[in-house]
This record gives sequence, structure tokens and C-alpha cells, in this order.
Amino acid sequence: MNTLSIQENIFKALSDKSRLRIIKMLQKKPLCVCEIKEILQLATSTVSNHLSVLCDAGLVNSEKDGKWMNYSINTEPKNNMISSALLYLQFILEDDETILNDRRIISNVDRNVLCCK
Amino acid sequence: MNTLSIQENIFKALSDKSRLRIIKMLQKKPLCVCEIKEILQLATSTVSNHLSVLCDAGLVNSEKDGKWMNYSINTEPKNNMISSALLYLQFILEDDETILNDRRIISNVDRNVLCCK
DNA sequence: ATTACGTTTCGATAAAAAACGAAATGAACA
DNA sequence: TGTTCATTTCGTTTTTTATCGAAACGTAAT
Repeated sequence: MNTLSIQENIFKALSDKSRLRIIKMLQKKPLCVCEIKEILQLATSTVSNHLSVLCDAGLVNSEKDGKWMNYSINTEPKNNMISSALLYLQFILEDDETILNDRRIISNVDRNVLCCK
Repeated sequence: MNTLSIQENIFKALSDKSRLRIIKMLQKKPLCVCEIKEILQLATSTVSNHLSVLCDAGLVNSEKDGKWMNYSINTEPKNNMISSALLYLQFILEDDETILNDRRIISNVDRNVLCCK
């Protein structure tokens, strides 16, 4: 795996609207699959796949939390390409309407209410 | 066209190995289709398509030059997302072996020799 | 004018990615 | 121990993307 492939992988992970929205949400707080599913309005399995793409690229981490799985921005990137991508991602799309709206929702929502059904 | 779509488009343009190589070559000097074709070892039409993806994303410009078309890094980006992406691209992959090799070849090659056949 | 040649467009094919529902997994809890 | 429930995996379908060769285009040179 050369650096070109790693970098390609990072950009591939970021080349999807849903995954960009996920990243920008995770910058605010860790989230579980069902919270993200509610906001993106996608099937659970689709969200799970998006998250595994982001994890594979090294941008996101997962951690068990009770019956949930918490996904969060990777705070200990394995290499420089990932850290600089994550830094870059902090500055983009901060004023985007979709991103602002997603963040508005996640800050006003309780996991226990949103997920159980 | 909202900012999220524009940003998605930029990342999509960068999510392909060949297009990353093209960008990193153009950072050294403007190139025509047939020069790039020789280095990437792809069909002319494929290279032309890659270049139009990069142009559509606003990362690259084209300009007629005699019988050739010169492609170059866009020096007057329409918006902030494009400029910051281009700035970011200046710092990544500088030590990648493939990129270094591509650049070695393009600096030692004459268009008139390479393209005519 | 006619030819030559770099580039683009078109049509087709193959490969990759996104999406879904259903089934499997696995940990928490009753 | 058995049930619940969030998540993952699997199989399938649809959409998108990468690739090519051939044909069309347009400009330079002959």
C-alpha cells in the first residue's frame, strides 16, 4: 500500500455526500448508527457501510458503549495524510445549510428517544 | 448547486489515482493530453475524460496552444472551496514514489518527440 | 483545398459503488 | 437462559464510474 493509494482512499471516503455529512456531524459529538440513520434517512445497513468506509480510511473510530456503538472522529491518526485530511475537514463546509441543519438536529436529540422504536 | 455538492464534486475529482497523478504533474508545468497519456499509459479518450472531470470541478483550466490543448492548475478559482483544495493539494504526496517518477519523466521530455507518431 | 494530427464526443463494456431488506451476530438485560 | 435490540454481514439490484476504440471535430501545416 503506497501513499498514493492511501490518499486516494481518503478522497474516496470523502467523495460521497452522506459521508461528508457524517464527518461534519461527528465533529460535534460521537454518534451511533441509528442516530445517523435518522438524520440521513437511509437504511441502517447503508449507514453502517458508510461508517466502515470512513473507518477503513482511518478518519473515524468506533467504540462500544453499552448496547450502542459510538463512532467518532479519529483522534490518533496512524499517519500524516489522515491527520492533515482531518484538519482540512475542520475548516470546510462550516456554513453549509445542510451541515448546519444536521448539527442543529443532533444537538437537540436524545439517543434513547430517537433510536428505540 | 449548494456548497455540499460543490465540495463533494471536488473530492470526487480527487478520488481517482490517475487524476491525482495528473494534478501533481500539472503542479510542475502545463501539459497536453498526449503527454499525460504517455505517462499514465491510458487511452487518449480516457485521459481527456479525466481532464474534463478536473476542469468541471474547477481545479484545472484549459487553453489552446497551437495544435495542442494546454491543461494547467486553475490559478483563478471561482470560489474558496476550490482555492483551499488546490492549496491542500500542494502539500500532499510530495514524497510519493509514483508522483516523483511522473515528475521526473515530464521534466525530461519534449512534447514534439513524445506526441508525434 | 487537402492532409495530418491532437483532442473531443459517442457508444459499448466492464468494474466499482450505493442502496435496500433479510438474516446473522452479539452484548445487555429481564 | 432467553429475549431484546443495535449493529454487521450477505445477496441482490441499481447507479455510477473507468475504460476503450471508432468516429467526428477543428486547427495547422502542406
